[in-house]
Amino acid sequence: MTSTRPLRADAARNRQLLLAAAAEEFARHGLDASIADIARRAGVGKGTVFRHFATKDDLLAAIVLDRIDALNTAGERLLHEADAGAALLEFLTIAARQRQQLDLSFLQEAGELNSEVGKVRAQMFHTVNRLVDRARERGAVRADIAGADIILLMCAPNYVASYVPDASPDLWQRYLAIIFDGLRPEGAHPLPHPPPVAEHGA
Amino acid sequence: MTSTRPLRADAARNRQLLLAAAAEEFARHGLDASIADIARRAGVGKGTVFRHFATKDDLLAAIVLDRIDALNTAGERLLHEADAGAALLEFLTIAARQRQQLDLSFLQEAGELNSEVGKVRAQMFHTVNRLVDRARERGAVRADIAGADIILLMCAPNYVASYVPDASPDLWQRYLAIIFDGLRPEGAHPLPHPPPVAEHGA
Amino acid sequence: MTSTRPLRADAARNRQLLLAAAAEEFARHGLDASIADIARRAGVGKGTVFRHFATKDDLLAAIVLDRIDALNTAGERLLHEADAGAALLEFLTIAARQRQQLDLSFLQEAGELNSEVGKVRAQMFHTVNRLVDRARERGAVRADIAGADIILLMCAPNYVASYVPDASPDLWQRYLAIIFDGLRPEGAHPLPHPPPVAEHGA
Amino acid sequence: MTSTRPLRADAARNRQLLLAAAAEEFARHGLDASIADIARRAGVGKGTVFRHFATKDDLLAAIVLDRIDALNTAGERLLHEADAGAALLEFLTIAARQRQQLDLSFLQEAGELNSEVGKVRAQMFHTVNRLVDRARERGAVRADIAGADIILLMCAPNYVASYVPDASPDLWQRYLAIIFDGLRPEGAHPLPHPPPVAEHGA
DNA sequence: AATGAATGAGGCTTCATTCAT
DNA sequence: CATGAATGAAGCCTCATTCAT
Repeated sequence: MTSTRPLRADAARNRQLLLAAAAEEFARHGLDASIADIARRAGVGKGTVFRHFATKDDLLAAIVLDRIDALNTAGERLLHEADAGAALLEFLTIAARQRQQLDLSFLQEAGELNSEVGKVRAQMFHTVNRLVDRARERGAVRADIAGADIILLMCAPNYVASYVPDASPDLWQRYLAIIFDGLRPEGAHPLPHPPPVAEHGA
Repeated sequence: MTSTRPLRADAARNRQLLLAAAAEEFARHGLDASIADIARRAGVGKGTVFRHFATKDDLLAAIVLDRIDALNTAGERLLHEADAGAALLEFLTIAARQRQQLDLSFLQEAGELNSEVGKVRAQMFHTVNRLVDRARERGAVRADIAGADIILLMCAPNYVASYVPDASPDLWQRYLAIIFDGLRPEGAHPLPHPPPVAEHGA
Repeated sequence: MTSTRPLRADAARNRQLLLAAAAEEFARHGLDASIADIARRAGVGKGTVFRHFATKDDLLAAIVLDRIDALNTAGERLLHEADAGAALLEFLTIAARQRQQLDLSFLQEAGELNSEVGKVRAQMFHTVNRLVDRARERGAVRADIAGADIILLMCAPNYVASYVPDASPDLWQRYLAIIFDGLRPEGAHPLPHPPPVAEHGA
Repeated sequence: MTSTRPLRADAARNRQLLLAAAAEEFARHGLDASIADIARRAGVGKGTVFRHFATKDDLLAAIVLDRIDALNTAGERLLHEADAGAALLEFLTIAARQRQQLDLSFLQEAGELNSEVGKVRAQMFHTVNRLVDRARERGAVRADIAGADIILLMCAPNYVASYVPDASPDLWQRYLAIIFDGLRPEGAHPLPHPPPVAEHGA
């Protein structure tokens, strides 16, 4: 992402190993994942972690950046889909499938991480807002839904499914469907609370 | 925990202070809350914490036990309400309001905790199942919803709201309403995945 | 020094053990002395070091504070001696003897340490200035010597002697005598550089 | 070190760059100077440092060797000066000026370094002894001064001056003058301790 | 019964040194 | 030869838990 110069072959390989290992460990243990475990899982020495990511937070930031970037790309593409409602559902599906691989819900605690992350996150907010606007205009979702609601609800299916110890890896699909049904205009009841205003986590 | 003999008056008071302090600290810092902080907040020495709760996990278990017990009591009462749909919604509202005070979502990581906890949790499952069965029979919720779904979705509103940094303390109401709308028969679309089978966390 | 409440007997003992051990280790290895070694030498666990001194720097500050305090006490007393020249020499002798036990020359690198330390150091500067003023007025030292010179030269005898591997522990006396002879008016040649102005290390 | 064969041109240049960079870094940070910083300052890779100097200590030894060699050269020359007292003072001035550029006082901690260093150091001792002998014979310094005293006192002016944070770079001149006055016969008082016998550091 | 001192495992990070490229 | 990636020992510090007072 920072694109200084092409990494040496082995270094590039280790970087990928590290990102994968870190994703896995963070997913399992949240922010408490230990550098030692990440290094072990990646099959490298502890010091190598720090060569690639100066700090534990930097490592986390790199992972998050990748994920949000991918979402942004997908979101931009879906803006050009004909069926706005299907596009929004597709976006949520992609987000959930990604999150299935790495639950970043713990990021809530993580404050700002990184200005780079802040930037892509802002981009994502913008994209989601546009996806929601389109869907609302076509009547694909209820009128009282805001973009911020979608961003918040985006993580819920995985969260819910994660409480089941040995669940099917696709269980989140069930809860995404339920929640999406709640977003449709058909059986909508008035909402007792306005949407939140602005900033929030990943 | 196993209720051997009635505690001395001051000991009982300390126990309550500790539970309250621990709840607050766990809510703020998740599993990383430190025993030292809990002791300080309760106004007792660190040693006293361990006199009452042999282990940090035991302390956590005691808190969870309290919460689930309260839910069970509320659930039993609601089983006798006339409007089964309203009863279910009320139950979810109570659960969310409680969780608003102490977010236990981190418990996911906490494994089994305690056999005592397992017991009351099983009770709660049973109660919720009955609440859901009644609501389904009256057509207050869609036919393809299981008790397990409700238990899982129970935590979602708080989880979702918690992502907003300085949110209104009642923001969860918005998301509970949306999710509950998704549970209604009116706009239900078929679900792409069956409900989970059995065990799961708090 | 901070006098919060009387320490428990064993804690007080450990504090003293730690100060002594730390002094020894700092003397041997400078700022690079390791907490582990200090703990080992004191016969306590590593954690105990941090219970007494929240930080390595705090430990250092505590030691330095003790030393400077002792010098201040001695200095105040010597201000009332009849022979001002002898009083100054005596002060330097006390300082050197103390430093013989713990070379703090590495403190130069140590920046500010602590506001407490800053305070007693300022006191010491004041006291030394008065000692020097008196000596100068009586003609016991040359006219072109400032208080700051004495403070700087104070550490030189030990420093010089420290370069001799297995020296007599009193070797510093030789160099203190030589340097003090250089401070006398008798064979004084004009100095090629004015005294420094203000702040400096311990 | 052992001068096997003439270095290739670029290798020789790197060696000089490294020595200069290392001198600067050691001067700033003492023994804690990092190889990475030295390499960066020299504009070479870390590996190159180790190609030239097998070990951090070897690098240090090479620097020290250079310095002592320079002193030896100057000393030999000064042996032929007419005014033996002025020659000794000049030697101390040269030594102090050199040390002003690179404070090696931390070398005290550095143990033996190297047999090569031992050799040139022994040479220096010899030279200094002869300089002192001449000065003593002419009555330029007091009778009770030994060569070893001069070697020890040689470092004192810089050491003393180094305690002043933002001092004039020539402050050492002041303290060299004072100390040298202490070496003169004019106001000499009997010394309370004999000179040390033999070996000592750089 | 309560306290808080002591402990030591474990976490993050730095850095001299080795080695593949 | 030069480079910089990899390594792992070692350093500081935190904290759950034990135990003397």
